[in-house]
Amino acid sequence: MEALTAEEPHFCSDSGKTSDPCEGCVVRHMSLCSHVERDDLDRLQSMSSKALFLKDSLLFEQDTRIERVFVIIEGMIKLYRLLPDGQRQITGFLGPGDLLGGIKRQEGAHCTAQAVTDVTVCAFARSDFLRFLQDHAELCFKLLITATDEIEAQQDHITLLGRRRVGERLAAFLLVSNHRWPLNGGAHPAVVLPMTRADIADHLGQTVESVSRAFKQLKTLGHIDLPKPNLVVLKNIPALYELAGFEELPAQHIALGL
Amino acid sequence: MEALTAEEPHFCSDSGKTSDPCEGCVVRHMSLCSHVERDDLDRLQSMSSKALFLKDSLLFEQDTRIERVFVIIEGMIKLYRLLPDGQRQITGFLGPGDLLGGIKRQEGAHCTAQAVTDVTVCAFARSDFLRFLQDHAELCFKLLITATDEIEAQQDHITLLGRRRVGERLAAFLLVSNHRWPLNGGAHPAVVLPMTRADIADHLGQTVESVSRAFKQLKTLGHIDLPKPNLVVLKNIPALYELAGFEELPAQHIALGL
DNA sequence: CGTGATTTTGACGACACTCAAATAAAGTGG
DNA sequence: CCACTTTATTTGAGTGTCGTCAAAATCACG
Repeated sequence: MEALTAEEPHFCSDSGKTSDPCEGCVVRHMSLCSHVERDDLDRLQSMSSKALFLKDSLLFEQDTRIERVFVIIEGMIKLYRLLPDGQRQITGFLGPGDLLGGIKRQEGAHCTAQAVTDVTVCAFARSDFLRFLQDHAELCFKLLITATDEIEAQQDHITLLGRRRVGERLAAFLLVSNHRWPLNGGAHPAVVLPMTRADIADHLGQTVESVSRAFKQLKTLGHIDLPKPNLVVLKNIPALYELAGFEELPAQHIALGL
Repeated sequence: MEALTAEEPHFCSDSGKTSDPCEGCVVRHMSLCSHVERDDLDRLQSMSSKALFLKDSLLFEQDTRIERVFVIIEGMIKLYRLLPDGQRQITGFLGPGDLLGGIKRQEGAHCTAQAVTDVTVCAFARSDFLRFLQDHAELCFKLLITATDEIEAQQDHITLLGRRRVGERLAAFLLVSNHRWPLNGGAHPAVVLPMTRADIADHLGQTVESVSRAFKQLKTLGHIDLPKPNLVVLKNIPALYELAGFEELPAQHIALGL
């Protein structure tokens, strides 16, 4: 398994044989694979290969063909679209267990997928993946459910961008992040945000400066602590709920990147 | 087929027998039904019933169970989420051929679906629809593609809300509307917008006043004409493209409401 | 420890929101 | 069909939030 730099956004894998067995996979229980029967696991494994993408390298790029489907094993990925004028909107962050790639069609990708941290993935050839889907109708249905979950998550994000101000957006982002990538051990719940402030800004539809000020405000109010810029301790969850305008957190689901 | 008022948001249908045959359905070619084989059309028809929802009536409501799946035959529907503080975000508008309802699970709906105009729908019991899906793997896959199309459309809308200013958002909205619901006959392409300015504002994440001013600006620039408040003539499409920041329009697809 | 990138802070201005009122359109009943 | 009511849309004036520009402080990395 060879590492890749940002300059060479292709992926490199060991052959199927040396792959670890699916049964022991750390994301088996939290990915789509959890719906694959034991008997079919061998076939799935023979199709799969592991790959490592170094921080900042591209898994696929907007308007280019995607010939692979990925399940994230470790690390974080950002999905974004670039506008003609150079602006960037990050449509989502994906982590362990999440699925992304050319599920849909052979045409160009709608988004670019870039590694926020070093990322380990389980990769399938698009054609293999689709054939496997054809042979497993119930998996196809599960994937449909995953897609509808993603639609609901995006509706929430649309609501966030359309109807919330800066502080409220950050509060919501922190709660969702903590929900998806919880960090245990401290007195208070905490969350590591490996992405930059610019990434957060481009996700929440604001500027870096506004995000920074929003962090400071939450800190001043005593709702969070920032031991390091990308370690956030959530000291007052109810207050964050109040700010975010959440009645309850969105249901946990496998995110889908396209 | 009995009409319904806003006060009685339940739906009312004639029995399956009196339904018109699917083969002559005006949205057959533009809905998911186009992927159903001729032989299976009888079964589909026997499951279906037509219903009329009067303007402003609810097809389903946020946090309540949805027991039906709808294909819109005629009219327009808006989907929205209400926030605890009473704010509203319209996540999308649906028209003929689009699909909405309880595809996903039996739990509460994520959105409210309300008729913008009088709406004629083809309705299925959720259980019937899901059983039909189980028996038609290829239809399940087509529905998956529809869902991924919807995800891409929502990514575009997220980008719009996150990275575009008022005038740009309206230009984009007009172009997409014209693309989805084209109006032929005039010297210039035009589009009827049956929704109110408040609806457009809640869709584009702005206030009514800002939307009104944006309309005026586009009119002053000579890019559009407004013979009536909800009839928009697109006089200068290239200029609108430029404003919207579109390189090309998003691909046409069947919208999916959940 | 020094260099470059990231993050924070500050001052200022513009875009869009709020509030308020006028105008236009749609619906209602005589 | 017209006067009247109600609703929707437009217009105006003033304010505030957030973006822009610029610079300092902090962090990461070799």
